[in-house]
Amino acid sequence: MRTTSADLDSDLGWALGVVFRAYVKASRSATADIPGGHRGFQVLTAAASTPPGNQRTIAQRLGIDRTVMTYLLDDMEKAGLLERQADPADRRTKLIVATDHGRSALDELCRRLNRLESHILAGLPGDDQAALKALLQRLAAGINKLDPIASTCDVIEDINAG
Amino acid sequence: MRTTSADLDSDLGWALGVVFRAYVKASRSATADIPGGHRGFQVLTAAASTPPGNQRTIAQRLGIDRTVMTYLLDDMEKAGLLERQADPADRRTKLIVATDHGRSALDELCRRLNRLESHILAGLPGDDQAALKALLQRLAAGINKLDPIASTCDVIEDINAG
DNA sequence: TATTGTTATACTCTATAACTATA
DNA sequence: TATAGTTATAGAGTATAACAATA
Repeated sequence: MRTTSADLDSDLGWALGVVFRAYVKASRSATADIPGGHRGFQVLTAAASTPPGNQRTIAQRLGIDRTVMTYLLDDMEKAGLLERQADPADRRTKLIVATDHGRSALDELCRRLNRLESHILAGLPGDDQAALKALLQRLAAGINKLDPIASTCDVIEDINAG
Repeated sequence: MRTTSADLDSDLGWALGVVFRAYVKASRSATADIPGGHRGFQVLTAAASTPPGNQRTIAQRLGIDRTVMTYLLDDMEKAGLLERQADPADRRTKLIVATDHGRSALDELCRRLNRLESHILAGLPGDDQAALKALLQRLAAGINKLDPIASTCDVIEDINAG
């Protein structure tokens, strides 16, 4: 009577969870010297990119609640990693830009996390590692381009109706 | 002087996070009628497999703390989805087995989550969807085969030393 | 002595709501 | 009226430590 397989090994959610948790756990120590761990690293990466984004833009891209973003930026600003700058175009928003100290810290973090990526992916042969990264990044870019909240809610409606 | 790229789009952690969050968010409504959401589904899947596992085995495989597992199983047992059974081989452990009600609920959940997978992966062409799933599952199987905690700690030591 | 599972507690992370200031 | 950001509060989720039963 079973119409669908009930095997954990074939469940996308399980596989995603295992790999994601492995990444988060492994990155914990590599990012221990900045606030927010691996998310602090992502915020710092966004802060070092041009043109600078405001809090809402970065929070949305990284899947961080705007209230959480406030606290995280407070800690990172105190640590001298980035600054909130006034946006000449809109006085409500604050542009997030990395300091020189933040940029050099980012250099070191990038090196550590690149090594970490290699370890995480070490279970696959080299060609497959590149293929997996490319596929994940294309998929993530597609998901992130949509309005994150509205799109998934629509999907859910479809699924539970159909 | 930048030796490594600082682009979010090329960061594995970012891509993993975006896809994983999209999955969790979309599965929230699909698994709303069982305790624990998408993790409850995974526990139920494990409970329906043979031979049955004990709490520790399942918790380790699913990345759930053993104390959290106790509460989750309490709720799922109250909902009549599974049972704790005495293990004749070791009277300390309890085997987790799905009830008939749990198995039929699992059938319906599998159907919903299969549809949901299709939606999540819709940003990629069909061939790439299959390739991504296969790669993720191979990688997850490799990561999960190792002792989850010890292995990642060793990795971290290597990375921070090297 | 080590392990499985339970319980109580404390902690972290996240979300909700109310507020200010700008648009 | 709507939006960006802040703050305080409450809530969910998670981890820590102590315990009983068993190996």
